[in-house]
Amino acid sequence: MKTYSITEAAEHFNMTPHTLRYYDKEGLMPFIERTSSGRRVFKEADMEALKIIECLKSSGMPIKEIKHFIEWCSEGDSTLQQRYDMFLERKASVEAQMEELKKTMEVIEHKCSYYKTALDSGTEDIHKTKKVTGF
Amino acid sequence: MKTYSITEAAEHFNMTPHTLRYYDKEGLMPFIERTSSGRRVFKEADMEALKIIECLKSSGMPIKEIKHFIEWCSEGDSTLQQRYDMFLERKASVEAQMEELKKTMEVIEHKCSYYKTALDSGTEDIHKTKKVTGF
DNA sequence: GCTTGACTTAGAGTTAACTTTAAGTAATAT
DNA sequence: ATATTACTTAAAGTTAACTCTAAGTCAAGC
Repeated sequence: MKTYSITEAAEHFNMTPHTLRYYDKEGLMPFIERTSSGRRVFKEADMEALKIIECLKSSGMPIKEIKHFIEWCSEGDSTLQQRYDMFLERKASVEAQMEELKKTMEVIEHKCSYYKTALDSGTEDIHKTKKVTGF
Repeated sequence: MKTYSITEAAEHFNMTPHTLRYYDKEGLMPFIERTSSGRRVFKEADMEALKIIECLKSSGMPIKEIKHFIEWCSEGDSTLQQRYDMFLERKASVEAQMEELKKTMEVIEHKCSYYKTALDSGTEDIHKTKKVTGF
């Protein structure tokens, strides 16, 4: 079975070995095994767990809460409901973020055309004078 | 013309007066006028500027860069191109964030159905045994 | 006239998520 | 055998964006 060193794992997720050690220290990776000399060995299952950690992180979840999820995972079936609820919450949160970004995008696009018009006429004053063509 | 106290302005944007003073201190609001006793007076134009500041902030722009934009605004037409370019950049950044969120959403939705299935069968093992019905 | 509450300032403190440092061990390359 | 590189730990430092504290001013209500 393929395994990864900390550097390989870090490269795979576009982060530094430092960050992976930090995650481990914060309790996000209690499952990682070590070689006899103490080095971390990342297995496929660990890479899969890292993928979920990354996903939760990009959904805006703080590391301390991700840690709770990891703990639930090692507690087995008794925490299935919590874990399901957590992902439903994440889903709602990401949906809200998407909505927020849409609103932000509307304002930005408005400003893009505002500055396009200003640039074409050479001055921002075009938006104050509201020139009417044809007179 | 309607004006707002710092508390009214803060409420309007769902932040605290502290935060508005912090923005002012960081150079985001060089346009704010004061009463004879030194209190900030927020005019309609200031509220409009705050709306843009909020928009840039939700697009992920750090306060120091927003400050540059504010400086460009007071430099007049000579900075129109920079400001236009900046909003184009913001647009690209928000589009990228939306893409990222979409990918995150896919993983989350997958996990939602994973845990739904597990809950229905009472155990997470259902995903390991890959039970085939009909045999 | 005095209290209350909103405002002012400068500056210190907080929090999250790294990021760096220092000091050391282990495995690999020449 | 030695130099380089990858790894280990504990702990301090960094950064952004607030957030709070202390000490004080000012205007309105009773």
